[in-house]
Amino acid sequence: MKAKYITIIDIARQLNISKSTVSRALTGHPNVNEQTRKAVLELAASQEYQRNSLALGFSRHKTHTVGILVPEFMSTYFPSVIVGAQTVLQEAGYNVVICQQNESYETEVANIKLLLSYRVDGIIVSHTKETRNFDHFTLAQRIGIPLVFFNRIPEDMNVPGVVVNDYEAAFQAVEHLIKIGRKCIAHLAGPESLVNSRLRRQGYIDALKKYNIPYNPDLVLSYDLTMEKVKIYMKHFLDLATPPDALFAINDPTAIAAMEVVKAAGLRIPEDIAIVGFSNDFSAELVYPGLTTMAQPTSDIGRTAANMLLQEMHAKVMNDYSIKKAPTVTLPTKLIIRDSTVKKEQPSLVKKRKGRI
Amino acid sequence: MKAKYITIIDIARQLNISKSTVSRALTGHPNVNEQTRKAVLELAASQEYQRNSLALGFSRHKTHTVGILVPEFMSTYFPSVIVGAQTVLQEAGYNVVICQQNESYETEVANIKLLLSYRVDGIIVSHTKETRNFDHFTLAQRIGIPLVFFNRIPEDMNVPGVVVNDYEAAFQAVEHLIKIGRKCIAHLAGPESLVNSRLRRQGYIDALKKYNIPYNPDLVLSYDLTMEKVKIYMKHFLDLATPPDALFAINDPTAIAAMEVVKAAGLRIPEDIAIVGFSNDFSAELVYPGLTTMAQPTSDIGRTAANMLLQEMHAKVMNDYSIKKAPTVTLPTKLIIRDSTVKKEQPSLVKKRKGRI
DNA sequence: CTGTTAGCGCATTCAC
DNA sequence: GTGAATGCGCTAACAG
Repeated sequence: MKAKYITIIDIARQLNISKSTVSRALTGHPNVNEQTRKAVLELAASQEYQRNSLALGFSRHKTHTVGILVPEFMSTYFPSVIVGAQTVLQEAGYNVVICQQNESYETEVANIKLLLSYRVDGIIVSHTKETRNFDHFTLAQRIGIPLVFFNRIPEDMNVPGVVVNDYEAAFQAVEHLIKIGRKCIAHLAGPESLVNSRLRRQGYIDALKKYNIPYNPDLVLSYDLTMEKVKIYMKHFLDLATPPDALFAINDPTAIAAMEVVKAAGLRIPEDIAIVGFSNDFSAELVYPGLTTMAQPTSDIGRTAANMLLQEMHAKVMNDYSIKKAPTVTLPTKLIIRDSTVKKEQPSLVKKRKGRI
Repeated sequence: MKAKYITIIDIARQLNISKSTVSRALTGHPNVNEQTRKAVLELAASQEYQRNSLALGFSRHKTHTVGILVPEFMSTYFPSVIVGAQTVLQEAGYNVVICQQNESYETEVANIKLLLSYRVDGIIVSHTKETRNFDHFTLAQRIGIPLVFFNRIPEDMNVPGVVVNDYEAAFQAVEHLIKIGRKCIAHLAGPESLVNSRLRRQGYIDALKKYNIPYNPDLVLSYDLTMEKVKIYMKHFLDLATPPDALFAINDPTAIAAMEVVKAAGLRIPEDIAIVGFSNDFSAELVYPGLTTMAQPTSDIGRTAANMLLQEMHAKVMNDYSIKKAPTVTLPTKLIIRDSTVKKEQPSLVKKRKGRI
């Protein structure tokens, strides 16, 4: 079972010309007789010639393809960033391939090597929560493949990246909870391995400090982002002698899972517990009650990362980040207040419909 | 700015052996002295040799890579199918690259050609809603690249595919609405270009027929799946002289967008209008009220498609679907009943929390 | 304007 | 157990 592809040699033979001429005609090289070009293009079309990018990339050392690596895409965050990045890259004439890690470190390493072995021209990446060893990334750097990180950036690597103001955003989220009168604020934090988890956690701590609310470590749990854990940890919070009256969750899926637990326990949101998430996933608006959250400009993040990568790839001389500070762009977040912290109205207060029942 | 990769020639030179030996050592060929092999492997590791898959695929005509093409991934449906497929393919030793079309026909054609030009060994695909010309797919077939479709299958092509029982599922969904006493059931249908849209629509019509409910074409609107349209069409339904008391939506995002309109109009769900979606997206469970929907076994769909593709790729002789019927697997759906059709309880009826307010 | 040649990195003959 | 030679499809440098 072998695929049969037409090659420029096939075309050359049929036209009794050399493969170079075919190549020139096909690539739009100026020095080619119009009639010859026409003949070549017609034959190529009729025979469904498909350029062999393998051979091309192989001989040119350029593939015009970039890879995007994401740890997962079950929330809307990563897909949405990808769409933003892809738009920019396609406009710039690059092909885009996406690899998805399932939050597995091994898959991440394999995928980076896959992309390297396919000689992509650049990589946009957000690492998995398991990733503690970054050798596969420094490898890419050493080889000279431009890398741009977003969202999750390895902290001991000097790499270009796009982030949001995690610290300030968390601070602001907690400040919001304090301003609506909450005093006992729990935090379901992400894994310590993720820089943004730690930043958000610090924002939480410092907001408490600013308002003279004692920081109680028992109210902070770092977890591995698997939804089953949320149930356990949230129950734990509710079972405390003085349970929290508010929760700041590391992200929206966490917040939403926590809401389930709270509702199942017969408590009211936001009256008994106010909840704030992070990212403004698609679901944040849908869940009941609507989830207050720090919105991330996902599409912008993707576009920015793509533009940074383009710059890296087009640089005359490879940027050497072992001797030079890598650029980092920080994009703003925005607090979206919904019913999970400030109730606007009873959703079931409805006017009678017209017409038949 | 040129990436510098180590090649087997570099290694051969340093070890004063031939590149053939290096190649053999690297690929685990038996006929190689243990010491030589060890030396090669060590040097390769220390110099961070990265096999050039371009060269390899180029010379071997096999890339051990499969592509997955999806029209979009803003709902959880496609990502979830991808994860299922990827799991199976990785276990079978294949690399997986994903391409996303943004529902654009041009991007789809470009991406298919991209994958062909990279000589992937097989492709799993769901076409865009815009796709009416399937030449790019038949091209892949003619070249001999196995193709497996899922969800959206071109109807005039004989290709292997994985679908769900769209007709029966729609029938069942509408039957459910009828059984809870609805008599005036609207249907927000998908584009006519999609086979599953038409099947679901027919299921809707036939369910009405079975229960002797007259089919009213005014209650059916086909639309292009852009969420803005839902608002317009749903308002139109509500403004009818006798507005519907139920809605069957082509998919969950449509149902959820419709719910917004209904709620904004001050109507109650399900009392005034009962709503059923399709697919059981992540959001179906979260939205308020919970959305009744026909669940699709997304992960299974992905795994099944992957397994079918593996069979195609491993076939000794390429299956010629111009002379032979292509296999189609139909997976079952399951009706998930939630509050959008049958209300179980008031969610805000809560017991008093213990402890402090 | 066009043909010839070389070379990209690798596995795989065929020799020895 | 190892080396030399070949070819995969293409572009580019060099001749003409």
